[in-house]
Amino acid sequence: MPAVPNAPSARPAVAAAPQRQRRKEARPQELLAAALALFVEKGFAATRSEEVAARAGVSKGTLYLYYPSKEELFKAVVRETLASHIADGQQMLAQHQGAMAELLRQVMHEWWQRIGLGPAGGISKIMTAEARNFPELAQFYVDEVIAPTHRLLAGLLERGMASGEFRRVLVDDAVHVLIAPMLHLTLQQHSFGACMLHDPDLDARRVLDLQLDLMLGGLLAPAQLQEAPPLSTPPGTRRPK
Amino acid sequence: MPAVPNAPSARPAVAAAPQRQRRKEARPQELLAAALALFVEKGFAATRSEEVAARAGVSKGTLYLYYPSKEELFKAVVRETLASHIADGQQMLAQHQGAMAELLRQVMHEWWQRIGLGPAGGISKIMTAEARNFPELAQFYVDEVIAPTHRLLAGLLERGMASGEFRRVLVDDAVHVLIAPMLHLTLQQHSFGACMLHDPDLDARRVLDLQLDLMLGGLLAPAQLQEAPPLSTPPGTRRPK
Amino acid sequence: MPAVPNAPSARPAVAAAPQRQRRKEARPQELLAAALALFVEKGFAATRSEEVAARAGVSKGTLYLYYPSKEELFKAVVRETLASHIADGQQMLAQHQGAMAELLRQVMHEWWQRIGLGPAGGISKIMTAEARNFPELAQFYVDEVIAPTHRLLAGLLERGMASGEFRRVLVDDAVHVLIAPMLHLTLQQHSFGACMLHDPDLDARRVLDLQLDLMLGGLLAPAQLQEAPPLSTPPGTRRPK
Amino acid sequence: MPAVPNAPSARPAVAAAPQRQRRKEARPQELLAAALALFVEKGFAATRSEEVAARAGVSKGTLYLYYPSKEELFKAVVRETLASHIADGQQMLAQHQGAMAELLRQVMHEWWQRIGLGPAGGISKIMTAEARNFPELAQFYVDEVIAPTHRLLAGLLERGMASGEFRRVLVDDAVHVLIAPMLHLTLQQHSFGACMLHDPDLDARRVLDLQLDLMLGGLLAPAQLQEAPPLSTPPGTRRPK
DNA sequence: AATGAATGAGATTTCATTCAT
DNA sequence: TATGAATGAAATCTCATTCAT
Repeated sequence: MPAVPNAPSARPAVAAAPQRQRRKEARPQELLAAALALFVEKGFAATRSEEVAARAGVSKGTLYLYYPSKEELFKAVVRETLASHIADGQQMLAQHQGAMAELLRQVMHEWWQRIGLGPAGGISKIMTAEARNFPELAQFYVDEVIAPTHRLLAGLLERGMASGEFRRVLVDDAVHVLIAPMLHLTLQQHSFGACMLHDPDLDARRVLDLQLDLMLGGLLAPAQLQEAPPLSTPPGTRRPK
Repeated sequence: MPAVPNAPSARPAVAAAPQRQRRKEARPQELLAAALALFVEKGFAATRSEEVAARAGVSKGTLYLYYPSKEELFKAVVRETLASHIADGQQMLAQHQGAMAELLRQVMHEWWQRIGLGPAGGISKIMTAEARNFPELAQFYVDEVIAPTHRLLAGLLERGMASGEFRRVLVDDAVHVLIAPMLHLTLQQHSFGACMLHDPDLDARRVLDLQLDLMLGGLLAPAQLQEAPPLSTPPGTRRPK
Repeated sequence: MPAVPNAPSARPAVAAAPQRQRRKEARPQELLAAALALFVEKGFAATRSEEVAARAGVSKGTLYLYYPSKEELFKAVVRETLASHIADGQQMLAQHQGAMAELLRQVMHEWWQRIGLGPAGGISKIMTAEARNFPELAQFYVDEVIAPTHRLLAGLLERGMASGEFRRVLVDDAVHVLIAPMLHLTLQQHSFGACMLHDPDLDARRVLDLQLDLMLGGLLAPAQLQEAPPLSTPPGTRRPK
Repeated sequence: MPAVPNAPSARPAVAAAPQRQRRKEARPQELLAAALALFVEKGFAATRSEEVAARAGVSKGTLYLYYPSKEELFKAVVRETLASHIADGQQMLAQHQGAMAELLRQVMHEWWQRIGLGPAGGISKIMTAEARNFPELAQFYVDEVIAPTHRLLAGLLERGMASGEFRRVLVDDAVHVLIAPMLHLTLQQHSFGACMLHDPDLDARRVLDLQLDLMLGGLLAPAQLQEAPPLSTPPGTRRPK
């Protein structure tokens, strides 16, 4: 199986009869949308390919015409759904001028708005759940999503530390601390939350704000805070790869 | 029971079972251990009950002698694996005398040691992954695990706030912020971590320490910190149910 | 497998330890009673041997101590339940002095009372249902039950015809006509009747009476018909729903 | 879908199916015919769905393409096999002009010809046998077969009574008396008869005739009896074994 | 004599994938 | 291009029978 086969390329290039050009171009999009919704709802293994086809309004066979297997379909969904947003974040970082604390707040709200709330957030759940059963998908997801995201936040923290805005902390660890609550809320939303179990009062955005406040309380440099609390972890730099 | 000739049920005389009834008392434990390991590795749906039996060294039928269905087996695993630890935490809270910050640190380390590191932590992954596909299990897990854990941490925060040690925050939200990174690390460990993908340097305990430091930086009351950072969320009490 | 193995003979004759002589002798009876009830309720194939043992208050292993297989258990039930009644009928025929019509009425009522109403009647259902799946059982049942019963009624009819009381008919066919409604009612009782479906008004004894009246109307010789007794069932219309 | 190495789901490339989609339209009929034959032969519970598929010349999965469960397959068989005949009987009753005794004879012969002799008659055996184990099927059969048949015969008897042709009897009871021998013969045919046990001389049609003669002897009103035809079965003695 | 833990073939049903049309 | 009938391996759960104790 090719590493990153561009799914729709499975379509043979023969210029077909022109009479029903109607939605032929839209097919891949429709299939990806259907697949995203179902993968998020049921998980990867539990989603039946026939159901994906049905929701997209085509037959089972047609699905296999566009994507040669369920795994390739999933990869296409990931690319379609997450890749662009990560690129956007990197651009925000490159262009931002002011305080990193502000950018951090902005990036996280943006992520929540565009990913966490929608079905795209459910992909995290899928991968977390099924990584061990589908190692090839897991590797793909690490390469295409996790690593770039991590680099983005690490860069942000480093800029803040370089300018003296943030205290010096272990960058890679801090990235995990930053990501954790967002991912956690997303997972909740797509697992117990979707069953309407567990805490209907939970307002995710409010939790995110609280987290940012608490976190920045510990992150901002003494100059920003007037006085720093003692810290058990001695300041360090980013661990070398 | 053989009947008419074409019935293929004629059972060949079984080649004498090697050692029957070896350890009647130990069976449930062995089955639960095998089930825990496999559920964590593969998830609930993807684990075949025959494989559980095989790993416990018994036949398919024997498993069903002890647990009437895969769902009941899973519930038994959850009770066996998580229930006692939650009770212990509640006892720690009841008996603790000193600062809540200290207890918080202690509880979280304990949890990481006893749950997060071992296979028990993988149960969180399973439930997050399969809650929507197995609503009855989801409800069971909320009742037996999530709700008691939440109550434990909420109680801890409230005691800290009552004594003036902590600033006043929305308790339920703060619980989510506290839980999130631990759960996140656990999930990592049992998904990508188990594939040995993604960040082999990650030292979970170090991340937890960092999180506690950052968090306490934002959580400790002004008196403890000498000076408090400005907070966007106005101080409040626990949201009423 | 021996043709007619006397089931309890499977018990080895070793004079066992005398301390628990309690109900050892009663065991076969208890097992047969439990088996009869369950066979009638569920059929032969659908009755689980463990359930038979449980209802008799012994363990699965003990059942196999007395009867070497489910088939042998069934045969023992048939012998125990039906054999004696057939012998009784033959004695009634041998001793009866008066009109055969009277004896016929008496035999059929007796049968209904002792067999049709009780669980023994259910055995007919079992055999009808499972004869083709268990040919050995079928042969056994024909030899032990059907053939003797047929001989009994045939003898009765022949005596009636010989004395001029009955018209001359094909004896074997008439036996079928006589047996049919009784068997039919019994089957009803143990299938749809037991589900409480179908006609709660059905009073089996009344139907039997009607059948005898109608039948005797056709069976009695012209000489007898002149003086025919008024029908036991008073003329009526269809019972209101 | 192959996942981790130990997953035994790696599907070997199927050796090209011989002839797909041969007769899409004919499939349901073929499946119903196969199912009818096997259900009658072995009963509902003892018939394996795979065997039905095999007899119809398709694979296990194909059967489930047409009927979602064994129970639904059975219902379809019942509808296909019995429903139309019942409707025909009702039409015969509506259109008949002459004596009811004649119609009764005609209906019963017709039933024997079309149902009793063929495999359709075996369905009665199945339902009698398995009603208690499959209550939903029992209810279905009562609604679709038993009740309509009963109504048909009740209507016939009532017309005969209204015109003075028949004596006044309890209609519902008389219906049972009428049905019993036919059902009894059918059951015989599909149980012991099919094993070639019990009375190879039995000529079912002759028995039916005898039953009708005897029955009508008791059923016809005195006025009719004067002119009753001589019994169609000439007097004889017991057939020699 | 009695127990009951253990076995393992087998039953129904599901679903990714293929391929003739 | 598109279809959807067909396949068959696999998964959960059952139960008659055995045999060590």
